[in-house]
Amino acid sequence: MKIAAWNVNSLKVRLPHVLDWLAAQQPDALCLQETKTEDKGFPFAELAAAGYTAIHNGQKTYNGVAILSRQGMEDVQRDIPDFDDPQKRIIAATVNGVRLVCAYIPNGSEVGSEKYEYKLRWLTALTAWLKEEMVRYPKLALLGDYNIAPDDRDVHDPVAWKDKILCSVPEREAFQGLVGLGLTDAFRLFEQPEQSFSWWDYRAAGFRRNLGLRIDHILLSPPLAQQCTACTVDKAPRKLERPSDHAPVIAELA
DNA sequence: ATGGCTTGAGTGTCAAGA
Repeated sequence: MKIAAWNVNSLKVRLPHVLDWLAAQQPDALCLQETKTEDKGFPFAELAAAGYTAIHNGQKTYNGVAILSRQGMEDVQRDIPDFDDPQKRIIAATVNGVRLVCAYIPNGSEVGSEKYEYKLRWLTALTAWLKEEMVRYPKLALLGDYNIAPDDRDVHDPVAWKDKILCSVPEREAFQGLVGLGLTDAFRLFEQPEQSFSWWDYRAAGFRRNLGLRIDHILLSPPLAQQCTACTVDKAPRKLERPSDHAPVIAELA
């Protein structure tokens, strides 16, 4: 089973890239973040024509998450239960016995800001919820844009980014809180090239100079980590005209 | 240099991203 996560930064703009990528990679499931649309603007028909059913938790302008799957999806859940949040950042479903949790974790804007406090609160709620979900669904994958670079290896310039947003100690501790549930960063199960990233700033030729961060992740529960045979970042779509600033992350499960 | 691009909103120019 091949699963993937991609922050597309507007599905309306990126639909051609997504359709091309689905045809090229043939994932069983793809988790999208930042669809930036309501259901009425979501391309259900185009995706169905490509062989994918879709579920969506969207809103106007910001956020929005979706799961695309070749197989049927069961027990669809939107949002973190009992966490009051108007922002559409979570959708989950079971595919082929695997619980897929698609997450767009808040950016946080700036350390110490109101949005940063929201990010940390949101991560606390996510972690508490997933602790229960892992009991109900032993085969669980948390895929998406975490907006956290877990380690200095995941940062092109760790000195410049030290204690900055996406790299601060409380954010990294929250990431380790997810690891503490028994989840494993699939990417680090394997040898990887130095300076592997999943996001590059549009500005200042960030991609060409590989000034990036690894902030998009696939975390796997123990049975899935056992089954994982590969995890990669596919930089190809980032090289296209009018790309998303994020590249897809892919995990293969035996 | 708190810049640089890109998107959505909406028709001015700003919020938000990371």
